[in-house]
Amino acid sequence: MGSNPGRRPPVMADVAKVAGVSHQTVSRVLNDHPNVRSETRTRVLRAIDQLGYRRNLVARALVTRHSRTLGVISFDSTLYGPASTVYGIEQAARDAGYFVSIVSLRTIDKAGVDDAIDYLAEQGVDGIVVVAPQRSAAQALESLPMGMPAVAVEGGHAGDVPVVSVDQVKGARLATEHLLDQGHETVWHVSGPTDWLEAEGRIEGWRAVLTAAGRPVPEALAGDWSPRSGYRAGRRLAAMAGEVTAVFVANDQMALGVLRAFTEEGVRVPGQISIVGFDDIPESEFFSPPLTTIRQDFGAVGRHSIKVLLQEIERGEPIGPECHVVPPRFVSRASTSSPR
Amino acid sequence: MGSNPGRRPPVMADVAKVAGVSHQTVSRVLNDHPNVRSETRTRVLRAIDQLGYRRNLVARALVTRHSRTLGVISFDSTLYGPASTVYGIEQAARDAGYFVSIVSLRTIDKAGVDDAIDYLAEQGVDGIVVVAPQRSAAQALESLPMGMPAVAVEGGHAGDVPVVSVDQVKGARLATEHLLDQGHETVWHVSGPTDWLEAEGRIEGWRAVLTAAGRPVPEALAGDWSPRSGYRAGRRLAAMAGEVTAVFVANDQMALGVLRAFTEEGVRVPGQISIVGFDDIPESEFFSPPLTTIRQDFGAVGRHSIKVLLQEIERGEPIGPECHVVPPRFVSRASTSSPR
DNA sequence: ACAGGTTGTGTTAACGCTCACAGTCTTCCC
DNA sequence: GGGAAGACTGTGAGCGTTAACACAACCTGT
Repeated sequence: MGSNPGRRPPVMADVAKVAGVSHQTVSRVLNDHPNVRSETRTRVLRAIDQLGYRRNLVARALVTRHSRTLGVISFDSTLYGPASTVYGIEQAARDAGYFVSIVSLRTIDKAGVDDAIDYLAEQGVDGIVVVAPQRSAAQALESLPMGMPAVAVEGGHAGDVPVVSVDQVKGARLATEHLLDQGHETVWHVSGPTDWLEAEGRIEGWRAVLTAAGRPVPEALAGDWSPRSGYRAGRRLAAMAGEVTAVFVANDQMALGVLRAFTEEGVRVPGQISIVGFDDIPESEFFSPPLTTIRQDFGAVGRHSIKVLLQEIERGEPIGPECHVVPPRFVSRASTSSPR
Repeated sequence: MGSNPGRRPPVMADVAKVAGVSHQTVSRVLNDHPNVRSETRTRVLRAIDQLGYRRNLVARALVTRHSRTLGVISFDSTLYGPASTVYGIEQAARDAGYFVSIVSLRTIDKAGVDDAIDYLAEQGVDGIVVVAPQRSAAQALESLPMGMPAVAVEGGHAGDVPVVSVDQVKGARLATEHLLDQGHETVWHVSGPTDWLEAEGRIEGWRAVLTAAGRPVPEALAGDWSPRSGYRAGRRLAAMAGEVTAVFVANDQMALGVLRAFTEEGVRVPGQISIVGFDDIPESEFFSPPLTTIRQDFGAVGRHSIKVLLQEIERGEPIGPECHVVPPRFVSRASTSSPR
């Protein structure tokens, strides 16, 4: 480790001088250019090592017009779903040699997303992944700077960016069908906030199955994804325990709240009421009872979104509003059974 | 929105030409330099608007030698703790006008952290936050490029970077003391993986309280933070139900597993065994029974780490191995009671 | 021996911005 | 009225890299 203390870090020219070559040759070595004599290469590498030289990717980005950085706009990455998705995105991006710059929005409105896009565009990202589970966020995609490759995750078909998401409708169908198959007359639903596209998809799938089967469609109870909101819904459902025998809850956290309310009210699960959740968070398996749920493969979503985005970047042209869907999976545990 | 389709994005010179000024004046407007006539400023702003100009922060970073980007190295940001910390970091950084570039490590070893540091250093980050909960990660801090401002979060005192963390020992003391106060003879412990500094701190606090009170110190059961490992430990504890009356579990996820095992084995909580967790994840309040636990304010840790890092960046000198500690808080719920 | 290629290297000019400095045009005071 | 001190603006250089081109040296095959 050379690097004289208190001095500016070495640049290519310094390496060149030490190695007795031109800076351009150093650049060639660094970029694996074929036409460099191997003896020269080792001399350059030795000089790099000796000086502790590190290339300046900022300067490189300025001239190549590629920063090898991807922007990610996300919302409340404390929730299991977004956090896992972002994690998958970061992993996939790094495997492809890209950096990831993250902006986490507190409130998700068009203005916030617009700002984030501006922010990232100034920074010179090569592409943007927007984790846009809310309608308002999805709309903001329309104001993307033109020519900026982008992909929406868990979003709707707004603007003309490709969308990668788990098939929410399918997942909700799986949950509802399972409960119907077990012999329940109908299925109640605790939904997510209605401005979330995922919540909407789950409502749609649930309603479609009930309708197709000619069953009554109860009014959905709206939650906000939090265990507390599930708890509130659970209290209301417990009060109707005679009437209600099966509930599809739009995520596992709310399902936990429902479970808690039922326990407090002495409603047995699955004896009196069966419950199916959504997400399959790591905790679900250890709820009491272990929760039957729909698994979303967030990692796959993240990886796939990067794949699509990189395609777009390489081709240099927007791909338009394709739709890539990752299938959900039914996970059977102990929170469901036949009624009565 | 001007921006002629298919052309290169406008640069300062383009704005300057339209506004009838020099590029330098445009720069001054953009940087709120005082000495610009207000009439000139509005003309420039109009030109910017007309062309859809966006400044190129990469070029700016090249000359200023500041990227206004902070690097964050984290490990498995799917876990609630790291995810929340990173979220807090990102929020605080953005409030201070900094971008955040994230690297999430799969495996946490010195080599991985070293690579990540290199990666970020090349990219020209102004400082690095290392969320280094494992001993091996903390060690890697010693190989930071010199002159690179850095701060460790939830890490140990390796290298000479400042450390910001929740006082794990204190938290464990609170948990253990609470159980002792309730009259339990001693307290068992389900620990995290022993190469995690946080796990170690919790063991230390737990052991210290027992020792000081002259109580027997049972052997700790090692877990890996996952609910499943808690479940396994819970089975073993349930088998000793006569002997065991109080358990301090090193995180809430494992506590859930313990709870599940106890439920399966017919061990009543808190009737037969009292449990205290750690973290206070959003779910804990809705466990059965609601979990008494120790709350960590991850947001505060994230914010504080950024504050320290920015100080270091501004001053231009490393601050040395200071230690900043965020206090944990005892949260009383229903999983503890007096023995018998 | 010489045209034509391939291989290895150096030279120069960008990339888009900020900094340092050098103006010009006011204003104001003695 | 003249000079100094401001206010405002322009000019040139340079940040550290890559791209484009130029050029030397060395092979080929005729």
